[in-house]
Amino acid sequence: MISTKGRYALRVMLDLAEQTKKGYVPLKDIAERQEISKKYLEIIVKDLVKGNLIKGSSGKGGGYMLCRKPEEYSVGEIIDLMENSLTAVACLAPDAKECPRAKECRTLPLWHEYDELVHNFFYSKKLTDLI
Amino acid sequence: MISTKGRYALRVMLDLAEQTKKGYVPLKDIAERQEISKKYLEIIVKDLVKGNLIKGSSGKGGGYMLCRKPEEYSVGEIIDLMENSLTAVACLAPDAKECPRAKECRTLPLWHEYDELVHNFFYSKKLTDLI
DNA sequence: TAATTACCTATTGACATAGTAGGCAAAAGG
DNA sequence: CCTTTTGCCTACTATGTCAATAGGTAATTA
Repeated sequence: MISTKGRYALRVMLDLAEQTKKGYVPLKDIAERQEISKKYLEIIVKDLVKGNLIKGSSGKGGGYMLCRKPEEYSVGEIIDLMENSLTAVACLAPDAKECPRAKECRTLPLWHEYDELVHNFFYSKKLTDLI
Repeated sequence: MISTKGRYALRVMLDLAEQTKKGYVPLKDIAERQEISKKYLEIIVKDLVKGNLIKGSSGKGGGYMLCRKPEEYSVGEIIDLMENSLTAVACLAPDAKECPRAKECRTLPLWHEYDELVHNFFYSKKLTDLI
């Protein structure tokens, strides 16, 4: 399941994409438009900044801004960043230790196929496809 | 993410599908073959029985057995049962209260599309496709 | 009646989720 | 310089889920 962090992050990115001409957008405004607690959004934008998807500027006239053009973002990279990978099963997670049953496992190919399907779906969707 | 419950359940079903001529299969044997704690499997098979996917028989010579022919099971119904729906986001869960932002939400159509993709993928896969 | 099996309830530790609280740091406007 | 506005940082917490474990009762057969 995709958590609120992933979903909210996507909404923040969409909000910023729509305000793209206005320079830095204060988080307060985003929080009000999106009806999400500003405090909680702080956590989310922090991750987005750390992941180089957006940049922030302090002080009066500050706020957040996209780093690239909206059409250059895929939904996949946003979700991936927030969820720490959107892998379907623990066996396929980046940090997973190799399963001794992998060779004989009847279900592993299914998870692989599923993983690829999901990955392709989200990475082929651009931010601008949602506006 | 699909939990161990869902993954183990699928492996139990596959195990039963392969032993289909042997009548009732004791959980002890499944646990040994699959290298999963029998105690934990008890929880899983209980759900499978309750969901009418398998049936159990007590006493000597007892165990578990599929209710239908292996080719008549979709992977989707197994996962769905164990995960209490494999919905992508809370907004689309069966028990979710209606979101006041649904009409204007830019992301909802994406989740719908994703949900359908996943649903179709798992429901089109039959148990026998994995053997 | 003994062995074998399923079936039932309760408990646990670890971790993740979804936030909240309070303050410090930076930048701009007057 | 000082105040306001903003981002940024650390810490805390309540709730819930996951992945099991433990210990027993009930049913069935040889």
